[in-house]
Amino acid sequence: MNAIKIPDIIIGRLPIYLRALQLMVEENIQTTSSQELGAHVGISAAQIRKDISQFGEFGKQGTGYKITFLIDKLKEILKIDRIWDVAIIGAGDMGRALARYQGFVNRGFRVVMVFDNDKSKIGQAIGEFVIQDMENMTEELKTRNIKIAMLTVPAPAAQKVTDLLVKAGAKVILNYAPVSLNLPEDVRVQYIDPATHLQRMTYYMV
Amino acid sequence: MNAIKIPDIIIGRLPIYLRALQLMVEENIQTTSSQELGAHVGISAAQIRKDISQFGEFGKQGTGYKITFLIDKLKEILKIDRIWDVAIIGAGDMGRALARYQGFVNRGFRVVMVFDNDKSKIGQAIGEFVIQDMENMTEELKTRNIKIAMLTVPAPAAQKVTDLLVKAGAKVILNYAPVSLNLPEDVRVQYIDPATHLQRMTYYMV
DNA sequence: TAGATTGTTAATCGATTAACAATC
DNA sequence: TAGATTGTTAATCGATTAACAATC
Repeated sequence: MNAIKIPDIIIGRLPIYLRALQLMVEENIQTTSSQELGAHVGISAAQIRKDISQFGEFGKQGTGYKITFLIDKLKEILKIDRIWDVAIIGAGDMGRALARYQGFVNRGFRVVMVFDNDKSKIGQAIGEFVIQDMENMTEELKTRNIKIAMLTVPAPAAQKVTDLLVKAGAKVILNYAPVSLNLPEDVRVQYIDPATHLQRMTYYMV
Repeated sequence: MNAIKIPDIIIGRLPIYLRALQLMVEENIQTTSSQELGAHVGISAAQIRKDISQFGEFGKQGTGYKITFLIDKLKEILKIDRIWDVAIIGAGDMGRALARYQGFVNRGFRVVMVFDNDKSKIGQAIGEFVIQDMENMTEELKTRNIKIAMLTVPAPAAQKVTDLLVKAGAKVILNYAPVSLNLPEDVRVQYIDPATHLQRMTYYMV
């Protein structure tokens, strides 16, 4: 369908544009320009125009972009013009925080299950969920056709659990464990590890 | 001191190398090669050698890198051969999870304070901390010379709180709020927003 | 010594920026 | 119409990879 392959670095900027545009809508702004959007997200106007134009001609010379229209297009491109079911694996502090996180609303995701292997946790409630036995994870994910997982298990367990997730058909993993994961080519991962993120900034400290 | 400027993209990979090397140490491995390390983190051997060689000649032809030595060097380069005090701003679910997170040990950071502006939370305990009044934040950060903050306040408050942090002398911010922050040039930020991270992966879903 | 692996150079590949015709 | 701003091309800039002499 897409004639040319879009670089991943461009895909990575689209959610940032989207977030800024949605903020503008909340402020009742109707229209914006690459210049203005760039100022909001700290990216050059030229780059924003180039990025967006990969997918079509969504703007108008002289007037810029109609925000609601651009939002719809970006959502469609990113395939978040729908709601994806997400499973949380690991009901520690981080898993619990994510289970109760309100920030997925209107952004394309909804948590539907929380798993843990700790017998003393299984059956407990977190927010609106009941912690389920990890023994049943593979089966449950398959049955409910869940493709997205947030991984909040301890680091030593992360690779093993990941292998199970892959077997269960997961294609997208948000990994909170501080380890690099080994994955087949068709499974994507993003790493969220506070220490690693901090470590890449301290270099610049005077 | 550094004659040439090192690209940020290289700095960003060093913590990943470091994490993998520390894992190797735990497995009692003494020595590694760019090839082997690359296999662990999913980066080409050539790139790893190039990255590391920006900072000195840390390897030996024929035998590779002595892991403990390389770890020490990387820590020194990243300025995490010390312990940085970190403040958590916002005692919601995410702030609480971070306050109790055990993953900072041995990685260069230690949480020392948690702030919130909710009167009903102030004075409460989270793990080993007592939630402090955000009114006192600027003063406390200055007094204790804290340069690093993890921002876990609601999105609408993030920019305002950030401005306060900057005034208080913060140079590094880990932002969990789903908004782009406006910052002076000498203050660094990394964004940790689960929805944004997921959104950049759904594009590849079939 | 022979094999392995670094550090580095040159070649390639990819991303960003500047500039401007087109046009709203 | 005049001013503004897009989409796109060409130029620049930067990052990655391939290859290999040096050497442990």
